[in-house]
Amino acid sequence: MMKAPNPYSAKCATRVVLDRVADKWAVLILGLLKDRPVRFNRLRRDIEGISQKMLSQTLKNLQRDGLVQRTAYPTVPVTVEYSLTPLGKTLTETFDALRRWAETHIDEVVAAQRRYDEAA
Amino acid sequence: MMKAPNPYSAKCATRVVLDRVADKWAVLILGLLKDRPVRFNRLRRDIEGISQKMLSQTLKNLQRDGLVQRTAYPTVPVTVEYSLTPLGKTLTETFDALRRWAETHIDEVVAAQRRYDEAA
DNA sequence: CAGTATCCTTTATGATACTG
DNA sequence: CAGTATCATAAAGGATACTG
Repeated sequence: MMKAPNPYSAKCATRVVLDRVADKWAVLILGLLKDRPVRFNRLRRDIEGISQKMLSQTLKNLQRDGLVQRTAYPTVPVTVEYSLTPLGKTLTETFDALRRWAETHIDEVVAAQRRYDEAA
Repeated sequence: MMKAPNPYSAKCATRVVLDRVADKWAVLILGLLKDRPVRFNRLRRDIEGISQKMLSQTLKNLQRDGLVQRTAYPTVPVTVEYSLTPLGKTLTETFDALRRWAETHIDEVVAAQRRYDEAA
């Protein structure tokens, strides 16, 4: 018998995943890794506003969750590439949908915010 | 000419949306509102671990973004129902996919975490 | 280049008490 | 029932300096 996981209960493992996955930096990083491996400082430059600390930390979490793979090449200085694991690739479609939603509905959201703020 | 929004730039409006949407409480709340309106304390009971403060605050943000509608009925004491707006409904499919991903891949993620932690 | 380590500030969140 | 207000604390995040 399989017990369906209930994301609304506190210690449900699904919610552990949601906690990580519902992370803006993670969404952005996985989006950049979608098509090709990317190096650390490249990610840093491409994601405006992310600090070195947050990038490093988020990458570590993504590795721990098995979504991202780190590969170091023994050049001098060292070259490090981050790429999606097969598991990570299964997420990209979902995240693309999320980014797509944001892009297509941003105007409506901003309009709603303006209405809300004016009403106050 | 339309300029495609770039979610990787800091003040891009799309990222404003992502910031809210990438919120675990919001994902859970919208999931519960998917099929029917739900009352405040019902949400509080159903989402294990959410505090009154966070529920109230997240609902307010969702209203501001135009995703959730609040309706008060003049009973004594007052009855308040939260429901999805049309805009909110357009998000449910994406969020369902997110929850579904979490449910189907939780085992792989937990296994990856265990490997990672053991290696350390 | 690809990070770590540290300090410090800001933000987020929880607990508790109170109200129409 | 459906909140708000306040206080306290924990967690997140930024800036800076340093390293293999």
